[in-house]
Amino acid sequence: MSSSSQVHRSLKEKQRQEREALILKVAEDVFLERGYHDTSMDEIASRVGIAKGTVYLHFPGKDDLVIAIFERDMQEILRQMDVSLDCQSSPQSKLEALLHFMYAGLFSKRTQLLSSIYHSADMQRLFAEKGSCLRVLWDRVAQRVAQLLDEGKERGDFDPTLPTSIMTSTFLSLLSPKSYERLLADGHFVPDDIVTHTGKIFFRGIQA
Amino acid sequence: MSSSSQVHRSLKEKQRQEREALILKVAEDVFLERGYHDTSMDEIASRVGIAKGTVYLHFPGKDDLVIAIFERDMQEILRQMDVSLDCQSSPQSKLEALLHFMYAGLFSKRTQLLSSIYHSADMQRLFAEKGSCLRVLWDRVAQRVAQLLDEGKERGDFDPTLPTSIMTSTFLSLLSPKSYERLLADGHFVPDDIVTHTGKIFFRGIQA
Amino acid sequence: MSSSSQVHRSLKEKQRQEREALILKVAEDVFLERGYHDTSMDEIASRVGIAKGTVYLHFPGKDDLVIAIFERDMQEILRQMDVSLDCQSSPQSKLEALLHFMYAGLFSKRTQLLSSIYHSADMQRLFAEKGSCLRVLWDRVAQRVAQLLDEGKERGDFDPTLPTSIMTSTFLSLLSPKSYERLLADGHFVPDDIVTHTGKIFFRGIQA
Amino acid sequence: MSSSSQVHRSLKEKQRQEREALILKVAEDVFLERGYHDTSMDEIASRVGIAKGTVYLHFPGKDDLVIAIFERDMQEILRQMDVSLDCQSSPQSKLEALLHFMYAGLFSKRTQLLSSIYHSADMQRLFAEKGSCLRVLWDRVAQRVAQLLDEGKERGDFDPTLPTSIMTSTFLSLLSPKSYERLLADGHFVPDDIVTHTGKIFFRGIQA
DNA sequence: GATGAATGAGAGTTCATTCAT
DNA sequence: TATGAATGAACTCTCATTCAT
Repeated sequence: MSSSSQVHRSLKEKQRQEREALILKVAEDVFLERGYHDTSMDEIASRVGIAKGTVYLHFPGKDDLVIAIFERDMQEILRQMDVSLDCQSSPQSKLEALLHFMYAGLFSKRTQLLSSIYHSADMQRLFAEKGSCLRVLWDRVAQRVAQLLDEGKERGDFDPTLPTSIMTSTFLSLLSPKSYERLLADGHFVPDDIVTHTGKIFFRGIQA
Repeated sequence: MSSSSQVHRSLKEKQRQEREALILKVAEDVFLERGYHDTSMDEIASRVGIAKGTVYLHFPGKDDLVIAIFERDMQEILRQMDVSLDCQSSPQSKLEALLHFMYAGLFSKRTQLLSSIYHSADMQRLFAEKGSCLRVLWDRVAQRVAQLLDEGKERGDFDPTLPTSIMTSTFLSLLSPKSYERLLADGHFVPDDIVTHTGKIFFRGIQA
Repeated sequence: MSSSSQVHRSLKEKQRQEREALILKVAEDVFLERGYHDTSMDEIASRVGIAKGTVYLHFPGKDDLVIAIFERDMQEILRQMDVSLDCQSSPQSKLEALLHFMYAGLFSKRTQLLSSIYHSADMQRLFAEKGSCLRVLWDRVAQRVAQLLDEGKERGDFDPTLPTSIMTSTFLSLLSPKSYERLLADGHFVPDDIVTHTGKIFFRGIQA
Repeated sequence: MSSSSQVHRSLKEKQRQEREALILKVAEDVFLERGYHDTSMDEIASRVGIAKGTVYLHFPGKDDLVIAIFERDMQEILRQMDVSLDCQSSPQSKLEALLHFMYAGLFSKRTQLLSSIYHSADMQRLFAEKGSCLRVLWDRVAQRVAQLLDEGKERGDFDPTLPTSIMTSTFLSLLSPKSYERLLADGHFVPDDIVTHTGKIFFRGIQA
């Protein structure tokens, strides 16, 4: 009986997490389509197929939804960076892999939201108040990029006269989602082409 | 009397335009501080020192304020590009001048707003509905950059194997306001340094 | 087996009533602390240590909780009046005993809730709809007080020219919980003092 | 022109104050009928004949409406006390006048609201947060009553062995609106009778 | 019987926009 | 022309109540 109840518990818990993930996914979509302010909790709930109040059982407010999305995505990026670190040998190939993951891979849609959140002025205030951990996550991402760049410098791959912080920052803003979208819309390129070319510019730009 | 009335007219008209410019300037400031949605028409009006209704005599809605700001800034950029075209000789130095104008010069604050507007999802819808002319302006900017890049290619300065559209898009997203701000906040750099280094990466990246 | 099941039944029933009493007691506390509207069913349930739904197995709604509390307290008052009737000899000493019971005794906290419920406008509607029996109980209390006053009149203790109904009503509103609390907070008096003095004013006021 | 504009101003201001008073009056009515929590801002607004938003131009929130009502009524009571002080000679007749004003006069309906507000547990918290000035006003009322009672004591009218604070508190809770209503509903008395009789009990109770 | 996740009506509040003055 | 009081749609969030497990 104890075992059965435990199974039951974990089933409930699993369903709960699945739903929570579903809410996040839907919220992400709607935020991307309509923007944060033009998205109502009603819209999110009805798209998920649940009642408005149910969303509040998972997230205490609209703010927290964005923050949760941001956090989840950052974690995913960090995870992916670990994967890249293992699969690739040189710092450059690791960074290239990251670039593809974020802009050409399955993550590209999320990158858009991340970027639009990260750039809008109103979200900044929100993060200042509630998203203390996000800063940490973001810094961790930036740090890993910086580490890779430093490694590359030491190996003599990258130009040691360029400040690492500026290289990092340039890397992280290499592709703005909008320009990217525009290029895709033109129809001359597939995602991988764009990322490859952009990466080429960057790595030639920083090479020793 | 006809002359007097005409003078009167033109005086009124001048005052009107001055006020319109003032509203735009103030709106720009507040949008940057608070973000679009967290800025109320009341706040803008009271900062300008006029009544809320008066703002509506100049701009039909809050949306149109953003669009007008965007448009004004784009015109300014286009004007500045013409200046650069005249003052500088090589395509690269022209593009460098543009980079400095937008990120290190007086225009850098506006660039921030432009960028945050351009990236946020809710503004996209707005532009789709109302800002048909903005697309044209933006395309004109992109075209001039592309022209300069093509010129550079023809002169043998830039790598002809890189697609111009990708070079253009990379150029236009070189500096995201947030990374830029972050770098400045660190205190290791002055604006000019950042832009110079970033430009260096870009131009080495695209050189023949 | 019939006997065993009966025992089982009555045990269950006893537990049920104990829990019902516990719910009432907790609800009373919370209503006093937070007020009716600022108290959620969740709070009550979690303070009792049961699930929200379980409260609804005992009381059909939040309203009914208040009514049940009111009813229970009225019954308690009626019971106490019977006790007073037996223990004391003169009508005055009986009324004095009642006064102490309600304001200085263990019942004083309940008197507060009773009073705040009785006076608030929203509870009136509730009573009008659901609490038909409460009127009866309240009237019975008032009647007994009136009886004691009439007895006193007949004995020549109380002024026969004062209408009994007005004496009754004055007696019942002698101490409002707030004034009472205020006096206690001042620190000059203990509950018994306050009640004694107030009683003195009343009984001198009505004496023949 | 200055004069005309001034007149215009004062007209506007007068209209504004009239409307504000109307809102207060209507809110008072509705709060009395439905209670604070069961009254919606919509209901108040629509009864006044204005839009919901307009109410917020006069009062920053629902809370503030109650507080404003309370404050207004307290001021009115204080004003009336001054009138009584002038018109009547003895402390007792002054207190009697006050009693009639609050329970038998035009103010009796307001006394009900005042009382129901004053006694409900949720309003207490509200006052603790926002209504700091109300405490002051209430204390001033209590003080004046206490003064009159002290005067009476000095003149040898009232019993000097009774603590003034208890006499004050008894005076202020002499008539609870509910008992009062009940007595009226019975149909045996007119308001003046009730107040007269109740006063009689009180003053005989405290006489020297 | 007991649970607590799900519901959804309804609350207070904001603010872009209008229009009588 | 300039004003700012008035509007009311739309928002986020709460919580009494229900019901499948």
